[in-house]
Order: sequence, then structure tokens, then C-alpha cells
Amino acid sequence: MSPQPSEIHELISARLRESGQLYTTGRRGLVELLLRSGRPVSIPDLLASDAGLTQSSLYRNLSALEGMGVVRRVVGVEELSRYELSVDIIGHHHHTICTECGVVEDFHLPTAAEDALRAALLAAQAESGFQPASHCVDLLGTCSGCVGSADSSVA
Amino acid sequence: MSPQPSEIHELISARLRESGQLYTTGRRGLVELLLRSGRPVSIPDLLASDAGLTQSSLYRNLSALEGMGVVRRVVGVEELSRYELSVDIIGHHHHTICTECGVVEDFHLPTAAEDALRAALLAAQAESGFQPASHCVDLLGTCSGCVGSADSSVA
DNA sequence: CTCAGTGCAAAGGATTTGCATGCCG
DNA sequence: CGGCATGCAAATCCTTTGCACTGAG
Repeated sequence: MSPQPSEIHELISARLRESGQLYTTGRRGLVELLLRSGRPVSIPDLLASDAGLTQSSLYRNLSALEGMGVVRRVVGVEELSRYELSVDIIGHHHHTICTECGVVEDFHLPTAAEDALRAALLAAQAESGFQPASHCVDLLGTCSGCVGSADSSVA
Repeated sequence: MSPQPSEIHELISARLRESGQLYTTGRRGLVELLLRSGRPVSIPDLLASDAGLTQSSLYRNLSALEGMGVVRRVVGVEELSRYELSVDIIGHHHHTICTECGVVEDFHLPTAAEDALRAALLAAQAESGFQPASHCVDLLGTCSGCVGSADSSVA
């Protein structure tokens, strides 16, 4: 299912070309690092682990690759921590994260869907040895307010 | 399903007492703000929106309330952004986030579960007017390496 | 009165940006 | 040669912390 490393490099190289950018040694090294680690890695980790990466280039390259859809930030649409009242106060729910305007909205799943999801996660748990305490389902997409406007900023 | 605001305040007040802490005016105001906004809010937002909140107190109060399980941080177990290769390169998958050691691992859902999940999310989408581009399912819990050790740091 | 909470201000860490230089096409 | 990428360093933003003071029980 996953392409071979060599194919990956060619794919990325091609995408960069399309955007008028270069697949330089540094970028290739970064991709190798991500490929090798096999899990999401933080920028400070990358800076600490490897040798040849410069702070600013790393940030810039990750942004560039992210903009092309090669790399993605794992948790939120923004890097800010967000807070809300806890589930046992507000009730169990999930979030929709609008990738246009960054707004995070609460969103409730029908009970049947919630049960199906829980069952699926429990089944998956058995295989991995990971003990889930809770799950977090976030939908990334476009909120109703941003559906009309292509990419314009919030009015 | 969700308690009334007055009950919420009493509940929080009680929990604070148990921990030997106070439910002061400032904290009550913070909870009101969270209650009123109805969605996850960032700290800079809180600082900008309301008037009477001091930066340090806000951070401290959110930490205190989070520690008691009243409030929770929405996205990651750590505040760091993490990067990985994109799904169309690595393949679709989800994450397990260990709340003990902070390690984020990739994790694949069985196809049947993935389908059920997708169907549930599509159904939910129809009601909300939100157009999902992708979903993100994260399991919060304890990884196999941390299951044995209670709360000790990584060995 | 005593202890926890608050406010101010400075420190710490992550991320972004400016500018001059090096490298690829 | 021309444009993109890099490196260094400074700037910016979010978050944490120290310390003295105010508020609540």
C-alpha cells in the first residue's frame, strides 16, 4: 500500500517541480528523516536528532512541504492549544475544524455512530496493546460559513 | 444531558474544595466565559475577548482546572506541533497518543471499522453543513510500554 | 491571621522573518 | 545569469515563573 522510498522521493520531487520549487539535498534529508522515524516528530526533535538541519530552513521546508500536501501537521489546524469545559460537564462530543478560518466547533455524533466507532476502536485496541482512555475524533474540512468563499479571509 | 449552569458551578466549586482550592471570582468568570463560548477557545482569544483576565492567572487557572478534569486541552498531549509524511504517501492511518510518555504512534484501523466510521461521519455531516475533507481519529490512553509503570517517567 | 489567588514583569521556548550568500537549472 | 534555498541572527508570539500584594475563609 505504501510506496517504496525511491518512488516517494520521485513523487515529492515532481510535486516540487510543479510548484516551481527544488528538491534539494536538505529537503531530501528531511524527508528521509521523517520516513525513517515512522512516527510524527516535533521540530525540536528534528533539530536535536539530526545534525545538518538549520532551524529556519527546517521550519521553512516543513511549511513548504506542508503547503504541497507532502507533509502534514498532526494535531490542530492552528498551533494554539485550545481549552473547553471537560466532557463530564459538557457531555461527550467531537470537533469540526475549519481549515479555512481555523474555527473549531463542537459537534455531536448520533448515538449509533458513536457506538460503532467505540466498537471499532476497541477492536483495534486489542491488536495494538494500547489501552485507550478516550478517543478524539476531529473532522477537518470547510465550515458552512467558508463553503461559499474560495480562500478569502474572514469578512 | 448537559447540566444547568448553576449545577456546573456547584460541581466545579465542590471539586476545587476537595483539592483544597478556591472557586474565586476570577475562576468563576473564566468558567462562565468557556461556558458561554460553546466551543474550544484559545488563551490569546480569551485574553483578547474578555476584559478582566490576567495572562498569568489565566494560564494558571486553566492548568489548575485542567488538572482537576474540569477543563481539557483539545488537541494534543503536548503543545508541540508534530509533522509526518502525508497520508497519500504513507497511507491513511490514525494515532495513539500516550498520555504518560507523550509518544505518538501510528495506528491502522481495520477496513470494516474505517468504513463504519466514514459512514457515521458522513451522516453527521449532513446535519451540520460542515464539509469534511478528512477526519482525524486519535486514541488517548496508555501505550504498551507505559501500562506497567504507574506514572513514572520513561525509563 | 493564614493560605491560596492575583497581577506585574521578566524569563524561556517555539516559530517567523530579514538579509546576504550559495547552489541548482 | 536568475531564482530559489540556506544560514545566521534578530524579532515575535505563546507560555511559564518569581515575587510582592490582595482576597477569602
